[in-house]
Amino acid sequence: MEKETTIYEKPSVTVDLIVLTIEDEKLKVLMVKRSQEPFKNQLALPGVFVGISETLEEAAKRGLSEETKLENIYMEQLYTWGAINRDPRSRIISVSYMALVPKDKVCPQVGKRVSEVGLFPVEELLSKKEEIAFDHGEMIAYAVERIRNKVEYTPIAFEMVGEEFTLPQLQKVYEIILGKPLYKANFRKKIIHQVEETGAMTEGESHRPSKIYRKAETKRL
Amino acid sequence: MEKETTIYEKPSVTVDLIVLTIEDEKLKVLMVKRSQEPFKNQLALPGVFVGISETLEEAAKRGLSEETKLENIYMEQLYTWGAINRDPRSRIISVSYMALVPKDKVCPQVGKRVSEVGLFPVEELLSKKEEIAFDHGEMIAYAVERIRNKVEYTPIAFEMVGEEFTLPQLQKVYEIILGKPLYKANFRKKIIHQVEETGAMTEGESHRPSKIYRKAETKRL
DNA sequence: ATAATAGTGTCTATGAGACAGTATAGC
DNA sequence: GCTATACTGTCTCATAGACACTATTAT
Repeated sequence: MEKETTIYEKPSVTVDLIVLTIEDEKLKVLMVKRSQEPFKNQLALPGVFVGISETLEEAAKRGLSEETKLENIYMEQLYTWGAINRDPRSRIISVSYMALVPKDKVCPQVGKRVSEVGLFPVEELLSKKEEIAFDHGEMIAYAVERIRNKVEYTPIAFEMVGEEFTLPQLQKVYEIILGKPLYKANFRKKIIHQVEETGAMTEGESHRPSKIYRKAETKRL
Repeated sequence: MEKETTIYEKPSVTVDLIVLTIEDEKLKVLMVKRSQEPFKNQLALPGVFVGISETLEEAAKRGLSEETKLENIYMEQLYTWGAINRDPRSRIISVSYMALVPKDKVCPQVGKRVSEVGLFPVEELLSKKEEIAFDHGEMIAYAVERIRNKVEYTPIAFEMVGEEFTLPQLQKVYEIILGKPLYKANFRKKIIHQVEETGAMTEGESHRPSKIYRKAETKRL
């Protein structure tokens, strides 16, 4: 069918954000408590309508800065959700983006807008998906699966630690994402080629200090 | 920002299809020759507007059946393209879907609609992306990268052979997708757990016959 | 010295890659 | 027999997993 610009009834388009971080040794996601129907008082992902003159990326970044003060963050498009009744009000297609942030960077602005914003543990949320607004439970599940896969073969976990980190810290991030413990010897062998020493060490802990590393921007393998 | 159903100016939403198959030992993609501006007489991917009461999947399947007689086909959502001027006429966001078909199933309907439809070698198209309409060159490149990655760790290649096949045939498919020759001994070791013998053999060729297999629907390793 | 955590050496099993060999059809 | 392709055996090397060992801080 040839595309034409005839005016039919159009779906609306939004971007929904799955902002993941690690806090208290748990993978958490940024959520907003809805102040209006539908799904009043339930948790939802932050999201915005896509403006007529902004790209999807731009809309996603705008959504991010409206709920938090986050900028310069890893962000990746995940999937586009198009079920007819995913929003009971009207036909809305939503493009989901996953953002990863080191926990120290997050400061859930209690938005200029209404509602409460906060970090919630992914694991608990996924065990009660029904209580989450719209199809946002599925979106979170999708994001978690994506990051679990991707952490195995890309340096994506670096996005969840600060500029400088120790290998035990980084290993914790891997373990939390994967949900299982790793052998440190093996972990180090795998990761060592992707980092470089800063020269500094941790101090003041009552045990052996550890070297502080940064991500090596040099060639992958 | 709380989402509201206020009426702003909305982008339109389309689905574009990257239908891949193998013909003449080449990876090919289904394309349509545009009969109108913009990009008149250039090649474009088949696509349709997403109706107000159909899901993205449904729109994709409708697009598929309008250009071809394809049904029951492997299909997967790829990526959503949202650059502001990707369509010079108006703001159109496009969700791309990749479909894989065994070559014998394709019969590019010279659509009830206008334009010529046909299979074109991916490699040649990618070397002259500028000549392809819209951002469809990028979409094709994205799809090719996806299938190349995915063929390594999923049984996706089975979607491009018929129900029954020999291992040399299947190996050819892998080689074409990956763009490099494979050692047959290694290929067989890797694939043998995913197939089961039909009992039949090829006949009438002037060399040793080969066993005919089908995909094993049993457990993945 | 002890507790606690950082960091290393090494064995084994598995799988990818490379290559040489054997098997079976038509002619 | 020969040619052509199907199929198999096996060596090597890189990598993942498991585990035991050594190192260095504060107290």
